[in-house]
Amino acid sequence: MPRTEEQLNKIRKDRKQKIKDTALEVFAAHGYESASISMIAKKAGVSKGLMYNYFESKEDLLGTIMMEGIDEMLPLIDPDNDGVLTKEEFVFLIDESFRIMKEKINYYRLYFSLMMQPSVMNLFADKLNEVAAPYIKIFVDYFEKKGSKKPMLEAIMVGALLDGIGFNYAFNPDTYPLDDVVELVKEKLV
Amino acid sequence: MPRTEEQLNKIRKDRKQKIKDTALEVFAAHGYESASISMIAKKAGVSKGLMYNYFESKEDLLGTIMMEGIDEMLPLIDPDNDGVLTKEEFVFLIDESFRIMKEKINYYRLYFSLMMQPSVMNLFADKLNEVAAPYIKIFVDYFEKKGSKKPMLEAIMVGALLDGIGFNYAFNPDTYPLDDVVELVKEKLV
Amino acid sequence: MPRTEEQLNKIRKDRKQKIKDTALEVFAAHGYESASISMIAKKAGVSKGLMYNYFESKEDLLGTIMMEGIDEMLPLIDPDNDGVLTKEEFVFLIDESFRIMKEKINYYRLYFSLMMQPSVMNLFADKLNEVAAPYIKIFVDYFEKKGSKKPMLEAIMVGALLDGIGFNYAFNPDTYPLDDVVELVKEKLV
Amino acid sequence: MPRTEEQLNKIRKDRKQKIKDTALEVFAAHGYESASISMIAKKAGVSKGLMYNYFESKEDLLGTIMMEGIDEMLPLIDPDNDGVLTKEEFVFLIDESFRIMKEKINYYRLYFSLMMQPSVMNLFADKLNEVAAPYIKIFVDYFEKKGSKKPMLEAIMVGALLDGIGFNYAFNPDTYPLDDVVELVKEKLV
DNA sequence: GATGAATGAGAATTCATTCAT
DNA sequence: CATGAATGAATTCTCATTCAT
Repeated sequence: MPRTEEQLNKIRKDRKQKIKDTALEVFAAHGYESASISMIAKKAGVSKGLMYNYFESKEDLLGTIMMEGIDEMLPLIDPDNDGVLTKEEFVFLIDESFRIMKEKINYYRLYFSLMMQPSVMNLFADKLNEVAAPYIKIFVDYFEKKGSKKPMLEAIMVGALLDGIGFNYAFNPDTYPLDDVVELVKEKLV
Repeated sequence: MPRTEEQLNKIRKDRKQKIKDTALEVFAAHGYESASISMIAKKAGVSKGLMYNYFESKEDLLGTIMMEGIDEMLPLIDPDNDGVLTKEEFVFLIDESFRIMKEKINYYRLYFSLMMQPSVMNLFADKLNEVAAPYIKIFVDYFEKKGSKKPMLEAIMVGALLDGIGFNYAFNPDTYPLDDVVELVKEKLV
Repeated sequence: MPRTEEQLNKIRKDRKQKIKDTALEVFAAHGYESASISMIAKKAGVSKGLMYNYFESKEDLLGTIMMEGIDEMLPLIDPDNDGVLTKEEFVFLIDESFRIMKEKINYYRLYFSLMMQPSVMNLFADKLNEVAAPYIKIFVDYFEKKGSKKPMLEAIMVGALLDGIGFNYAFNPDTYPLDDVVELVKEKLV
Repeated sequence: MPRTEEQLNKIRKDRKQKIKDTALEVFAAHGYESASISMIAKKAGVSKGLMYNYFESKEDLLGTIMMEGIDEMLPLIDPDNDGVLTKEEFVFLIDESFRIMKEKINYYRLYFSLMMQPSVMNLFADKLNEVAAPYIKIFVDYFEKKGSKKPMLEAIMVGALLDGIGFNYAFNPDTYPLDDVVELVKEKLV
């Protein structure tokens, strides 16, 4: 009995996901350039040729992974946020951010490893801004409410702090005292 | 008549420097893997072959650049530091760090772009630690003196903050308000 | 529809054999160092890249060819030999040796051309010894039985004689009177 | 005081000899293709450029070495030989041949390593024949005198034997029992 | 759809040779 | 004459991508 259309779709979907997951792993571990399609195909248990059935090119594979990674981070920002963040919400936002980071450490490694290459990052600039902008806005609002004189600058600084912690953690996830640092950050900021 | 030893030394020194400068630029702009020896040679105005007269391999070229970059950063740390940092010294250290960063922005781009690749970074881990360790020590001392309960954690957090600012600045040197952020950091920390 | 495992095996086997055959020819004609992968690929009618689908490196290609060549020579030695060689067996051994040499002239050319390079030959020393040792043993036994005072030395001398004939024949296969010389050798030795 | 013409000539001659000696050593040890001009220049203590002052090309250097090597072997053959070789003269010829071989082992290694490459050997074919021909003639004469039915074939066989001994010795000069083998050869032949 | 053999452009590297000094 | 910096063609090898089956 031939497979139904539905079954085929599920197979396709699962396999595509498997390829993306594997590619992310390999990209994160070796860097985008050093990772080869062969390596990914073998690790994902599919043929090289099949990769091109699902993705137009290595660059497309990278693009899809990065775009989806960004998309997954978007809902993190409170959609009901009315611009007036309470302390509790602020703390929650930070906690969530680092929870996601731990969970999606490979995404972060990939982003960090590519951010210095304008030729690559330009492709994702707009999308990344979609994630960063609301963050900045929330931080600005928060510091404004707290009566800060330079809320934008404070927001930028906090952004840098969170990036820095993420970078250090991504560089050395095994020994970095992420949770303790995050606690300290919250203490300082609220 | 052959050139004098002195002439040769000058030629060699100049050429080698020219190659290193160009390579750093290209590495920083495209990433180590994506940058090709051809690209660097062309930009430096020398033949591909000559590159190998001065450096054993692409990896050796990278290594030399990174090592020298680190060496240039070492003297930044006050060698007479007795472990008791005054506010003024602390501020000076931060100022110096960012002054160097602006001046050596390409080094930072290169470091940041390579840090997620363990296979590369392990080669420089020891040397990098030579730079980072005194920083951490100074920060710890400083926060201890200030009566902090968790001086180590605070030092780690400040390290992350500085890294984050550097990363953001390196990502977008043209529009990042580095000076203002640094001012704010100093305000907050002292 | 993908090819069956069987089809693939046949393709791989055939192609690999074609490459080995061509490479042996080219190595034997130009010498290992002077023969280029391009040259072999073109002559074999495949792309350069494909060479590396079948052999890890030029050295691996050489190694495979030499090892297989040696393996083909091993069965030549009478496996039932009980150490007591009759005249007839001795003559047969010599005949066989030169029959193989004529058939596998390119192998011999390759071996002779590489034997003066210790860096290469060391890789095959053990394997070559597997071929040479039984020969020597048989010769020693034979001369012992004949009542020779210095059977080992006679064996070494005969070995040199056979090598020399092979070398001269390989050097000039078109005009060397191999068969006549072999006849004379047999006459002298038995 | 400037050097006299004569002194200059001597310097030139000595240096040229030094280069040839070194090149022979390096060629014999690594093989012609694998030996580089740089390697030879450094080992000879001269600059790369100077090499081309004395030899037109790497091939010319090889050619000169091989030609001179052959020339040195020519006088070995008894110039007064009237075609009637006594046993004593025959034995002396063989002794001399192997004495030269021991002394000039590097020449032999070089010849043996190149003989399978027609593109190289054709350049020296005529010259080599000048050496080989009188040998063959002498051997033929000798065996004729001894009443052999096939003196030419015997001469060819003896030639092969001597070549084979040389080849084996050159392959492994440290452990090959050259002297004993030579003694045995003389015993058998006279 | 699925496979992996096959391609070819391009990368790093080597080295004989040239030439300004 | 002498030097070694400089060149460029050739070499080995890699890998994203294509395509016959």
